[in-house]
Order: sequence, then structure tokens, then C-alpha cells
Amino acid sequence: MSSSTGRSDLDQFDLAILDILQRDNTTPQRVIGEAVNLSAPSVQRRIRRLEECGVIEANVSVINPVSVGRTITVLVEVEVITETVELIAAAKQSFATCPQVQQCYYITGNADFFLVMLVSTMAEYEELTKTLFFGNNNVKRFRTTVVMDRVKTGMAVSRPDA
Amino acid sequence: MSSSTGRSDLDQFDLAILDILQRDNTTPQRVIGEAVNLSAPSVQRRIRRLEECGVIEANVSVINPVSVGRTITVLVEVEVITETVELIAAAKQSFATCPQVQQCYYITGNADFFLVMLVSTMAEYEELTKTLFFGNNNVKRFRTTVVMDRVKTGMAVSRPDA
DNA sequence: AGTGACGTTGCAATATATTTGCACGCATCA
DNA sequence: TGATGCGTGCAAATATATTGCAACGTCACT
Repeated sequence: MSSSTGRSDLDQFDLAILDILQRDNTTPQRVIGEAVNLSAPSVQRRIRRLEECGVIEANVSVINPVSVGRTITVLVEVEVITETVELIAAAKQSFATCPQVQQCYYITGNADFFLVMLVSTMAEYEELTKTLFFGNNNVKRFRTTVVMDRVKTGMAVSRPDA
Repeated sequence: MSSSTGRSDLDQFDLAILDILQRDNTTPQRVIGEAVNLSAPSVQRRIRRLEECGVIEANVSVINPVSVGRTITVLVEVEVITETVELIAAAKQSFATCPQVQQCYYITGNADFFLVMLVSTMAEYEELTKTLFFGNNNVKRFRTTVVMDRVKTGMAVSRPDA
């Protein structure tokens, strides 16, 4: 019952802790405790709870794509032909498992999918389109946009109130 | 000279470490060491180097937006009227500082910006459009798309080879 | 009001992880 | 050949995370 996060009664302490962890999750619990006025063990137990109930989904390092050669970010809007449950599931699967697809959203509106992709060269991207889009009978159309500036990136979620 | 990551000669050890850290950066150095065949101190020194040269940009917790009430993901394509350096910089600034804007890309093509936004209600979104788009004389047009399924999210970058 | 169950807290002790000092190995290059 | 630089592992030192425990508050029910 506590796998996907339904309701979570997060108090101000939890929210404050989450704010810090979203910025830097290597912050020592002692320091977090000082910041939120709680003891380190208390912080630790709250973090554990947040992890167990799925509020904290992951703890990750964010790396610079350029440093591993992924210099180009492209955005792709994909429109499919038929929207059956099976075909949509198959499309989700194929996009999600492609290493160059960093993010994939199933959307309303004209298009059906929106992808954020990281590639090393445009040649690599073109190659990918052959398998990902042209190779998929159910893809009607796709529109590619190249990113000039990654103005703001990340997974941070700001709290509704503050 | 080592602020923004230009060249980085990452060897197989570094890449293997980054793969692990991108999945779970709470993995003990000892465990990482066992996985990549290196001692814990060596792993630690490599991680420090990767952080110093900007390969590792951040260490963060990823939280479930729903758990803090941000239940709706919307994608927005924004087209501006005039593309002067100053006006573009101003737009970047206003998008980047908006808490509900999780990601912002400056793009080629018909539109000029692409935003990933997290909001609690559509009413909240509508309110935001008043300040962010309608309130900006330089915004010609914006197109809103609502996300039905966050199929794949995250900031992970897969290595070009493997 | 009294009482018991429950949940959370802080402190102190313990376990675990990170960081540093040091000597060694292995390249490159004069 | 010998000096230098860089990275390594081991072991010790340091810092951090985790757990046991007693105490406190809240709530429901007597």
C-alpha cells in the first residue's frame, strides 16, 4: 500500500529536509539538523521514512553530459498512428529503454510523446531515428528540435507554498 | 580553467564509477570499489576529482512531485517576438527563476523556449501564464501540453560506448 | 481528570563510512 | 640511469550514520 506515493502528510520539517536534499544530498545529517532545528538521528529517521514511502525516489549524481561526449540535446515530438493500449505500451517501452532518451513523456494534444534526448553527434541521432521512429510502423510523424542552451535543468521540485 | 567542463580524459574506471553514482550516489565507496576493482580510497579520490573538474555537477535526491502536491506536469513551447540578446537573457532569467519551471531549454526551430513545468492545479498554471507569458510583452505565443504519463524521467546520461 | 498506546524526540553508544599519511609501483622524460 | 609525477593500496585517523533507550507529547477512551 505504500509503494507509489499516494498521500503523505509531510510536515514543515520534512519539507525543509527535502529542500536541502534536493540541493545536496551529501549534506551531513548533523548540518541538516542544525538547519531545521532537529537532532541528527531525527533527521536520519525522517529521511528513511521519506525513502520508504516513496517521497524520495532516488539519490543520484548529476553529471555534465558534455564530459562523457553527449554534447547535443535534442527535443523530439512524436505522433503515432494508432493509439491502442498495446501499441502505446510498446512505444513507451522502446523510448524508455533507449539510452540516449533521457526523458520521455506521454502527452495530450497533437503529438503523443515528447522526448529529451542526448546524443554525441547529429549522425548518431539520425541513426537512432531509423530504429526509433522510421523503424516503428506506428510512428506517423516526428519533429526534431535542437537545444542551443540548457537554461535550467534538473529534477528539483519546489514546494507549493514557499 | 577547470570551471566548465571542457575536455576530461575519463578512463574506464571513471565511467564505471559515474554509472553507479548516477544510479545511486549513496553507494558506499567500498562497494563501488568492489564493483570496479579499485580500493575505496582510490574511488574516493576519483570522485573528488570528478567533482572538482565539473563532471559531477550535483548530488541530489530526486523526489516524487506528487508527494509535495505538484501533481500536474505541463510542457510549454514559447515563442518570443524579438530575439535580441537582452530580451532573450531576460526571458531565460524569468523562466529559470520560476519555481514551477523545472527545466528550461532555449531552442532552435519555430519556437524559442521549451519548458517543463510542475504545478499543483491548472488554476495555478493559468495564474502563472499571466505573469510568465501574458505579462511579458515579448512573448508572442505559447503552446501548452499536459503530460499524462511521465514515462521516463531523470538526469542520467548513458555513456556513448556501452 | 486519569491512563494507556502510539509516535517522535534527544542523548549516548556503537557501527560504518570517509578521509588522510605514507610507501610503493609504474610510467615519462631528461 | 635516475628523477619526477601520478595513481595506487594499506592502515590509521576522523567524521558520519545508525541504534538502544528513556522521556515527552498527543490522542482516544475510560
